[in-house]
Amino acid sequence: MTSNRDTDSPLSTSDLHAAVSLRLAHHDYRYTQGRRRLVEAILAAGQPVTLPDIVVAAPGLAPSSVYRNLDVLERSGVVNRITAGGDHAYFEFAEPLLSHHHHLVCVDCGSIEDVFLDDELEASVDQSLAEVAGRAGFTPLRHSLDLHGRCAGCGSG
Amino acid sequence: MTSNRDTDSPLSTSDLHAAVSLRLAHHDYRYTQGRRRLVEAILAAGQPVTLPDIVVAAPGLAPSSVYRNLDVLERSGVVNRITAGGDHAYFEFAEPLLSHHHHLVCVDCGSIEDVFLDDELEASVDQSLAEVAGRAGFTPLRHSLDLHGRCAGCGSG
DNA sequence: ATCATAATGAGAGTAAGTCTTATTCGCACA
DNA sequence: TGTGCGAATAAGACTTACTCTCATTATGAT
Repeated sequence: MTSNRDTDSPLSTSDLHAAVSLRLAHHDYRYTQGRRRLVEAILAAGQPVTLPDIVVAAPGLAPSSVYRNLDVLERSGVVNRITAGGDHAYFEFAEPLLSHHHHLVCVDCGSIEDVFLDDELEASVDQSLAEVAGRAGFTPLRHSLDLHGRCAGCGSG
Repeated sequence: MTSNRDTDSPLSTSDLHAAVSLRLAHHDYRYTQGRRRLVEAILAAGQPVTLPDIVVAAPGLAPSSVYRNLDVLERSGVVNRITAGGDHAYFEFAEPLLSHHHHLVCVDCGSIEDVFLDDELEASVDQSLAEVAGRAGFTPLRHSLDLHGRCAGCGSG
């Protein structure tokens, strides 16, 4: 099997935990029970989630700890924070844990959906961005390419 | 002359005011002195600005009015809000008032710089996004393509 | 098992942004 | 050029997403 979930995750669940543990250890963080449950809540969602999403789905987790641990996971490169402008930030697994993709951001309800583009276009985008970045003395880390519009639920009106 | 400022503005200052006035009127808003001064503060900056930037540059403007009027300008399609994740949202003129471009977002200091890509790449991106959007029943409005990294001032360390 | 250190969690604290309301302004019409 | 009504203003109270504090608890190495 190449994918074990309905989202395009390149890793099995156990490989995911192993990868997370490794990244945390690399930053001198421990992979505690709370952090493991947090990772599992994000995995179970299968799409970008907000803090309330997580706390509702895993009531045992204290909000203050979830905030702190999302920060720890972000620093360790496990998770990406998506600030799309709504009330809450969204979180999802960072790149090698989840394959490279982009977002459909609904301007009405703020929901975020993952989409994938073909590699050729991605390469063109990266190359063009690298050019303009070099010109500005800017050191690139990653690009974000999001489409803003109205989701199927919110309609076009 | 094709450009009257150091940023790539497609409009002269008087044309900008005329366009803003038209857009406000189209939404039954008035182009008041305060709104005109707000537009001029954003124009003078020549790059995306935060609310503190505006209030410092134009001390006569009340923060609450600036917040409200940025909202009015956004609803009228005059201004775009950029939520890059720092403490403050950034604002700049929306598309036909400022030509289509993208951002270099510094992950350290949060600063935002405008960059331009060639039209061919933009067309490819739009086409690919339109495909995946259609597949998801999503109605596209605009895309955002930002490069996250470290600006010249913050270095690569 | 023990111990040093990191992690937890409850609640206080911070601050960006919004809402309320009395006052003022701007535009239409006379 | 006046008059009046509805929109705009501005000051500050309010909301709330998120962070900080600190006493307690869990973790992993020896």
